[in-house]
Amino acid sequence: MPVARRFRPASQLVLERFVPYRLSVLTNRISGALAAHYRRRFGLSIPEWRVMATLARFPGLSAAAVAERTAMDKVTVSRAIAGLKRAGRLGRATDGRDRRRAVLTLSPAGCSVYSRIAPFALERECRLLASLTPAERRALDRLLTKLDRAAASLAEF
Amino acid sequence: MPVARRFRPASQLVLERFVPYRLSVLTNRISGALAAHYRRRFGLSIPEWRVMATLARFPGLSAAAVAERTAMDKVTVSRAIAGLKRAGRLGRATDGRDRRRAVLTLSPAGCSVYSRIAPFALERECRLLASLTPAERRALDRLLTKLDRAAASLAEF
DNA sequence: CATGATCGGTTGCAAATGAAACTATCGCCG
DNA sequence: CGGCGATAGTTTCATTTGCAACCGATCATG
Repeated sequence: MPVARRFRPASQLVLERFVPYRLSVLTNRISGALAAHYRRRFGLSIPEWRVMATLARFPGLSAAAVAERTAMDKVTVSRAIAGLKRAGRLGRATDGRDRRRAVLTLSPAGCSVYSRIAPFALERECRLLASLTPAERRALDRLLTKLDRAAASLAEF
Repeated sequence: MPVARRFRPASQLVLERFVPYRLSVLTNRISGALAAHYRRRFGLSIPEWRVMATLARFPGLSAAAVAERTAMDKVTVSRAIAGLKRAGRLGRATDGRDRRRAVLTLSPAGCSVYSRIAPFALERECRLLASLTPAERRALDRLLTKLDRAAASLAEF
């Protein structure tokens, strides 16, 4: 009967098998390809695009809420909002109850841009995932969830 | 009998389920945690650390070869090398056959630093992977390989 | 063996980033 | 009330980044 054994570190570091490294390369490739398109076609940076996507789904969030939801720095979010505002792509109102807080929503122009980008982003994701079997896609989903949780506790210290 | 059907894009973009986004958040968390440690303990940036790991495994590579192997920009590699050189952590010689080319190796001091960091990095990776079952770890390995290939062809256009 | 294309590597510059300081508002407790 | 710590969001500044232009060395071709 096999003995349950704790998972052990590899004995030697081989960069091309090191998971954090592989994740980083993969992510840079994917994000880079998407970002190039957002920029070329709509003059959007990645943070701007993420803020748009978040507001499209949850209109009325505050900047801090967007930052928390997207795991971006609050400064990054602040600048993305400023950029979107400048381009007339979102509206900002002050919350009546708490006047520190901004209530953010996509403007009609913002919605229009978003509705043109979203299908493109989904199509790219689809193309990426099409290289996997359905079982692998389910596994990926599950792994991302578990790893994210593990990474969160890793980061704490 | 089920009909084989092509994988389709999701009908609506939901940021927290969008794979490129999830990968990005996960990677930033992990890399951030590692980078903080490298910097605190040894004053190493991530590119420097990667160059060291590459040279530890393949001594004598040129800067371009390191860049290719790590998928980093050649400018990034050049600066990482300059930093490591300044800190006395690597030696650079000119290739006799092709005098454009630099032959890079870790110095004794560089080896010493590396030998102290590598176990730490591996221990962190291990802690991350410990949250997965052995089958999940195998699946992760496989997925990273497949996705990386898919991403490469995605990036082309 | 001349010369134009190419490659290895560095530098300049403009944009992105993030930590820390700052402003304005809020909630709480005396 | 009054004032003090916490929170929302912006600004500042120093650092990092990456593209593009560049320099010297090499290669390929005639």
